[in-house]
Amino acid sequence: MMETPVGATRVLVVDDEPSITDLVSMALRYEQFDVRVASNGREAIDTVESFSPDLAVLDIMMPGIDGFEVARRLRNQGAQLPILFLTARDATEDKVRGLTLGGDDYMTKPFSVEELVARIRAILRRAQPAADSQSRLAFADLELDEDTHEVWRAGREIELTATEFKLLRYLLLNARRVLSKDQILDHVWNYDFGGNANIVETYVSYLRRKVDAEGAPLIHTVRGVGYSLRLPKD
Amino acid sequence: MMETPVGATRVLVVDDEPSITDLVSMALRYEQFDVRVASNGREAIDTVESFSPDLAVLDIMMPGIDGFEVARRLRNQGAQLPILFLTARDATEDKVRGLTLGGDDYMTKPFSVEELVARIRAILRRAQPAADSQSRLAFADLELDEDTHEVWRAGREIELTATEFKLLRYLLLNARRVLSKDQILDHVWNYDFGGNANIVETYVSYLRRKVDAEGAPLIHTVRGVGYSLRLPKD
DNA sequence: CCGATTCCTGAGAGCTTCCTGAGAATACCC
DNA sequence: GGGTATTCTCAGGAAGCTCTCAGGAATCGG
Repeated sequence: MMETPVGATRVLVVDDEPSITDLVSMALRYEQFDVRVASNGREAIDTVESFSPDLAVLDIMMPGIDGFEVARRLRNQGAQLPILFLTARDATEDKVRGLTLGGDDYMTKPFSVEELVARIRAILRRAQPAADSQSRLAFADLELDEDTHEVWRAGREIELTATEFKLLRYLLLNARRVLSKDQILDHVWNYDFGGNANIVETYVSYLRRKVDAEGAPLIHTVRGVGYSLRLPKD
Repeated sequence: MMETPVGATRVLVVDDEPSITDLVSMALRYEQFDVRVASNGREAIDTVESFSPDLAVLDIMMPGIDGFEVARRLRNQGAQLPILFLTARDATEDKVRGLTLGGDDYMTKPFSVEELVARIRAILRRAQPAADSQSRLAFADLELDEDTHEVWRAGREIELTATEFKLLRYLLLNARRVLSKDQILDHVWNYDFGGNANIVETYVSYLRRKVDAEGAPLIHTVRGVGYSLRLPKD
């Protein structure tokens, strides 16, 4: 049975679709967060009192009290709670922009779970700047800044697209480990991506062109298994 | 009769095909797991309550309540249960991807039993991230890292293909034990492999060329019985 | 010592996996 | 709204790997 570490960061996840709360809570528990779930606004407000989370993931479109209203009431109660809003890609997206104050953020569905976790960590980093301002990932002479989205190889900056960045980030988080194409697909692409795994090959190809253009190749194919970020054997 | 050790890890195996549950439960019992079998969703949900497994192996395509639904209901009961989904290589494979985040994983049929066990252990390792290098297998001066897929003999790295790696892994897991060609075939190759057992000889030959190229031979033939990984007699 | 059995290994066919260019579809930005 | 950047699909080709086959070597029993 998975134990939640004492003193872990508490996150409240609120959505009326069980598939979303399942997905998100699973991912966050795996990342060592202490997670509580609510399926509507009323429940959410109650849970905040008893659970006093450090952050809330809040769906906007819910029957009854919607996400905006939940946020407002929490703020009125004096809760200084950063919120990550979830929204469908529609008109309300504009509204969210205006409402994401201070440490807040929002994501449109469908999202990749990897990115969700990344944003949550970014918000928490901002909220507690002193603690671990480790927004830098590095391997060999490759560096990546999660906050500024900058990437360097041997001190020279590299321009990456959003997907390339997410892929490289995932490789860096699992440096030396061999990752299967399915694993990569699961973590880097949105949860509803139905296409085939060839897209991973395509993006690895793009990344190599930029990252391994000069210097020893770091992105390696492990035939029949997957890909791995590591130093060349030679 | 094999005794299940007290305090062994409990695994629930759910599939409507007896051939699959037989295969999987046998393999897992042999690996010292405490196994319980269910042949449909309803049974699975009941068994979780009474048996409280540490992990579930769950077929997706089942009459009645399917695997997805079983997973959701289990989660709703608060069970923080990692799940390994089994699925045919078809359209539903895409769906699984979205759902297998966090600690979960999935495999497509047909699989090799060895890989199934490997994945189960990987999931359990993640759930309890105790020691760091639990992913290392070793015997004599031979070492194998399951995460990075690296293999060393006397500190010198050896390049193996995917099948060679799986074979060596199986030998290492059963070091000193004599394994028959049929056993090896059953564990390393997919369970529906129809070819002849000579392929084991072929791959043992490949392995020897790489692993026993220098240093005392570790891979031994036990004529009429099988193969064994052990130190030379003299 | 001879035949039978088992095992080893080289060679190669064919299959799978991977890479990448080209282009269609889509999102984004001014 | 038009142009640009990005994402994703598709397909051809190359490379690597898997598996089969067959001849020869090693081992065993008598």
